[in-house]
Amino acid sequence: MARSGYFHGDLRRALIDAGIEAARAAGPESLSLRELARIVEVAPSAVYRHFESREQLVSALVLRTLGMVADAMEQEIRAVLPADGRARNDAVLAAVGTGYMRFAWREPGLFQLAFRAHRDLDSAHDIDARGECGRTPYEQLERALDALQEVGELAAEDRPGAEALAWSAVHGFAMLTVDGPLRSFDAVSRERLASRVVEMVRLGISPAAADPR
Amino acid sequence: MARSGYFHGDLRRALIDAGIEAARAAGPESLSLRELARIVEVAPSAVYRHFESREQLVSALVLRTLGMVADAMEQEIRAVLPADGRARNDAVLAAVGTGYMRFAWREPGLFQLAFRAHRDLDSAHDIDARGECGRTPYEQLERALDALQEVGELAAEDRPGAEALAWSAVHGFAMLTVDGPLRSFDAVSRERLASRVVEMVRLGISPAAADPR
DNA sequence: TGTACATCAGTGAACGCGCGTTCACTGATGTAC
DNA sequence: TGTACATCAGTGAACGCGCGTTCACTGATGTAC
Repeated sequence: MARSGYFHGDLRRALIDAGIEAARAAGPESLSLRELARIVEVAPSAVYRHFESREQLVSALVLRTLGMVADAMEQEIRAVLPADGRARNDAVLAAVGTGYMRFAWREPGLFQLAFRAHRDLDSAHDIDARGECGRTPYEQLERALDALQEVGELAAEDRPGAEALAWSAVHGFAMLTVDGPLRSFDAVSRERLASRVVEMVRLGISPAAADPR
Repeated sequence: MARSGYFHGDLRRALIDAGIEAARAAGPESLSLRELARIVEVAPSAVYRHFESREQLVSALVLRTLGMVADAMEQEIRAVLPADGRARNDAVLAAVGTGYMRFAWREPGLFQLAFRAHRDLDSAHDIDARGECGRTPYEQLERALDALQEVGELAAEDRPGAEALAWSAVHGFAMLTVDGPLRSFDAVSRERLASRVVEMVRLGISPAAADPR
């Protein structure tokens, strides 16, 4: 932000900061190259010194946002008390899901930026989609399931697909409550249902263990 | 489509048909009032004889699409063999979810039209969002859960929230696989995982029954 | 220590585009007499 | 059966808008000598 007259200093970073702020306030639809240039008080054409196109700018924003999601999960995991082995692994998996959903509620605009219209971007496993914790959201989920498996709470045969099941339930509830048809839920019932969602995931990923008929 | 020179005949219906076709081909982002007018070969201003604004046109399209989703579910339910009581109720619930997901894969553009950006429209329970079967997608889900409850397979205390749980899992998997980060799944693994999703729902809506620890 | 120069981040004007919406109009239709 | 007239679905030109992108430019910076 320390602009010395003609030169900006760190325009790339400033544009990304402005983009995050804009998406936070009004969602990803509102992201226009010209508006961000206006916010940063720079000519629209200056943007092209740092990004090839509008699309590249948005990609950078998506990556940054995914990192923020990973960090939110990390923080939720840290809040899990270091209890004894088995219960702890369940709690960590729950924290991963809860962190995801709470991020969606706290930052609806950014959540939509991160996960809506991935069409252009193949970023789910992209190297730069990491937060300060050094991981992507998907890796957080993988690690939680790894831990469950190592302790023998998740059978090896149930592991393939477990990521997709867990992600689906949590993502669906987040989407429906953030700006979908279930958005009228208040915070309390949202939290209550969210814990049933993670419970459902826990049961669903190892069906044989839970339901031996 | 039977245009008699100056007058169109049924412009309102023609615009909706064109809108469905356009959303089917290119998703809801591509829906512009001018483009639909172009397709129907009518001046843009003529649209205002039938819709107050672009937004109203889109709302009409969303309602029609929700009806199509309900019909797709209905068809899936009809395909369930009339087996004996208990198993049948499970199969109907599964059919509701499967119908939803298969619609998403068959008509990705329409699926997104139906469920993305509900911000403006409060249509989840809207009276016109019914298909030829006379029901909304949400009502289909409610009926399946009603049936389960009547037979005693779903405890009354577990019922509140069951809709949200089921919808979340199925909606999340649909979203992630249609145009989200899991869109690279092929049709076979998609189907296989979809059946694990409905299984997860079945376990998740009555956790006490499934997991008596 | 001072000067010439290459570098390159930022400027500003212009491009063409498609959009939603408005308004005074036109011309088929069907009804009243 | 024919004519006058109200109705109202469609026209076409125009509005202002904001967008992404281009291009020749300008002017600070830092390095080489």
